[in-house]
Amino acid sequence: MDEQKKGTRRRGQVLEEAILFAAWEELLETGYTQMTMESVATRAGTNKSVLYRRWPDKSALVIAAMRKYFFPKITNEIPNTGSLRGDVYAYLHARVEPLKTIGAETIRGLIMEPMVWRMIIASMPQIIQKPRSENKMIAAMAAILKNAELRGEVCLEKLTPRIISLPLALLQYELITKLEPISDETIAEIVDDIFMPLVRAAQQ
Amino acid sequence: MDEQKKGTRRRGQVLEEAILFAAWEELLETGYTQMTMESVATRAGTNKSVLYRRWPDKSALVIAAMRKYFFPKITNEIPNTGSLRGDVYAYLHARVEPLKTIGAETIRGLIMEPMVWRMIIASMPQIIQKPRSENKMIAAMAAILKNAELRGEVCLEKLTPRIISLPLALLQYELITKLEPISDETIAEIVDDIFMPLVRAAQQ
DNA sequence: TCAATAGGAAACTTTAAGTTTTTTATGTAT
DNA sequence: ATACATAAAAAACTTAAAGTTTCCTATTGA
Repeated sequence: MDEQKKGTRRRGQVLEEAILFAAWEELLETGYTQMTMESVATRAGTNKSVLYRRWPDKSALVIAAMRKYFFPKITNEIPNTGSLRGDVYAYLHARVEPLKTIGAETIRGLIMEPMVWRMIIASMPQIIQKPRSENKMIAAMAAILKNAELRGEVCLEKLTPRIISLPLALLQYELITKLEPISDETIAEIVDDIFMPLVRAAQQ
Repeated sequence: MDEQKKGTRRRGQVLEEAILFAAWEELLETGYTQMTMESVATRAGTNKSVLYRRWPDKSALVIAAMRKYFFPKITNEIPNTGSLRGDVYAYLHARVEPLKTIGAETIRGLIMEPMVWRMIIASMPQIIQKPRSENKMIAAMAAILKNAELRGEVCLEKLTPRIISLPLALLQYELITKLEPISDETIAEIVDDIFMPLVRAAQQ
């Protein structure tokens, strides 16, 4: 509950971080609809007006909390296994990994509260609705394919944006619909039964 | 506004249908969040308590309205255009068509609402964890492919369940992430750039 | 024709969002 | 050290909509 010593008044960064942490915990424990500005303020040991001074409304606060406590755990490193198949598999695997490792209660919170996923999608257009070209994940896929081209594995020009973004789309579709961490088998299916055959077909 | 004659008091079926129609119109015009029980009651020429006497809450009312005015529009007929490409395109197109009567705002609102989401899940079984084999839409895709096989276009045995369900998965991914009706171009991309090449590749 | 049923109207409670005001602690500049 | 600006704490307030209750009255049908 973040009990503060009497006579100590937090402000600035410190207070802001306490609020974001409280919001994140509240989100995991009660879910988006249950969580109120009041409950977050109370948990952070402060009050509503302090929250509204920083974020225009509830969704802005939640987005800020997720930006701080969830998204940074997702890596965007470009693997280098020596093959296109290996790189794509490794990249998808790494994207999905945080869900298994960011703490049991976090995953449980996210998985048990479908609204959190819907929230991410609905109120963070920049994550998913951004033009594909501006998307970090798509950029990573493009980089992986560029490497494959340098090795002579593919001709990048022959691949449409939709093909490039397909593995990520399928990964996200699995997450959204199954609401549980994705198995390695599913990742392998996406790569071996869908993506690689398509890439090969496009080379003709 | 469904003005009723003075001295005439509707009841039972008649009143219920007037309310559902008002709810549906209200939903289309203002979207889920804007629409209030009050506004629906007023539009139907009645009052809130009558609504609450029939449906426990707002989402139940919306669900009832959608069940009456939206879901019946979604067909599951198997087209017969003479080609696999044509059949898949036609099927996806027919599934998506009814969404165009609903605005993006409404789709967004509906998806944000847990009760409604559960209902959508219930009536669009693709989105849930149901085994693919029990799914009506997947069954339709299988039937389309069976017809193609009879014409000698494909060998059905060589297609994995994931490939068969791919067009529908991508369609739903578009809907969930874009939260707006899907364009014909997108459907064509799914069919021509993804599905058909994959089917062809699988025949080798 | 009379009692049961259910619609109409309106006041009411509750809940949470969001705002405003007042008081007071604290960091910073003088 | 003092004073000043800043922003946190506290609480009252407004608003909007959900949902409830009550009372009255039109309609139905036994």
